Order: sequence, then structure tokens, then C-alpha cells
Amino acid sequence: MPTPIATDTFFAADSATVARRLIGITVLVDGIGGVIVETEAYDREDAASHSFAGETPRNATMFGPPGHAYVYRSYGIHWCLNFVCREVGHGAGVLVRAIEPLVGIQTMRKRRGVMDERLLCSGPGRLCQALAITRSHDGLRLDDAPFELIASDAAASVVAGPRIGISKAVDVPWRFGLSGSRFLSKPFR
DNA sequence: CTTAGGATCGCCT
DNA sequence: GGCGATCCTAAGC
Repeated sequence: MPTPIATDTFFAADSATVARRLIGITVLVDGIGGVIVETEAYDREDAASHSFAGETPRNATMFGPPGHAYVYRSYGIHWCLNFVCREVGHGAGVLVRAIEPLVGIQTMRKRRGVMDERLLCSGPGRLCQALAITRSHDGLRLDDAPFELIASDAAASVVAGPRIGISKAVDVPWRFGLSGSRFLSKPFR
């Protein structure tokens, strides 16, 4: 039986803790999605984080209440989905980097224009395209439609390593993944 | 297999 | 003017 995540308590923790606990949890947007297999944590005292230099119109949601979606545009082209953590005003979040497709795979294929299941949601920009996430989702609660977060029934085996695509704080091991998953954006080593 | 370049938005110096 | 929490395609080895 699917068990919804208690977002009020779940996202009150620090971003690294939340990022690790998210591995294995199922996320659906309008009923389409799958199992989270890769995340990255970002925090206020973190040179790689959007919140590091303070609040701007773009990252304002990061400084809002936890348990909400922070969606931003990456490289002017792609959307990226984050979950706000900790507490109001802090500026912590978790980037969802990869999902194992589970529900609505044909719809994802159509949205992505790709047949290979492994390329549907393996990357932050890809999964937003597959789940049709845009700026319109920025600031929305994660415990209400169109979002649905479902707890995993078994404990996940989680690996950690340095984050991807950043130039600051490159050695901080705040990237988390489901051990052995075929749906990671890049393998862990 | 690896590398290089382009697309293009928001905020920075 | 520059630089990203990226992805795709094309070309080279």
C-alpha cells in the first residue's frame, strides 16, 4: 500500500539528510513519474548553491518554507526540480537529478522524443521534460496535487560522491544515488 | 570511446 | 560581457 511522505517533518532536516532519504522514494507529477535514484544537496553555507549569494527573484522559493518545489531554468534552456529543506529563510534544497521511470512511460517517451527508457529521466533537465515540470511548478507544495511523494517499502542502498556540473565546493560529497541503478545520470566510482 | 560547440535565461561584475 | 546545479549533436580517435 502506498504511504505518502509526511512532508512537514521530512523536509525539516538539513539538505544532505533529506537528499539521502529521498533515494528510493517515488515522485509523481500528475500521476507520472518513478523512483528517485539520484539527488544532490545544496545549502546556504555552500559556495555551489544558488542560495549562497543571498536571495534573488530566481531563488526566492529556496528561502521559503520547506516541503515546496523550487524550479529554476538551467543554462537558459532546461528546467531543474528541487525540494526546499530545513526552515523558512534558510535557503537549503535538494536537486532531483534522476528518476527510474515507473508510471506513464509512454507519455514520457512522447514528451522527450526518445524511446530508450534509460534516457527518459536520467538527468535534472531530462526528468523535468519527461514530467512536464516548468516554472509553473515553482513554489508549489509537495504534499498536494500535482505532486505526490510515496514512501519506499524497503530501505535503499545509497552511495555518495561529489556533485556534478559545479565549479565551487567540488569535493563536497553531497551527491547521492541508489547503488547499482541503471538510471543514474552518471555512474558513481 | 572522448571532445567540442551551440542553444539561451537570469543574475552577476 | 560572462557564466552557469544541462543536453544534444557531430566529429575525431
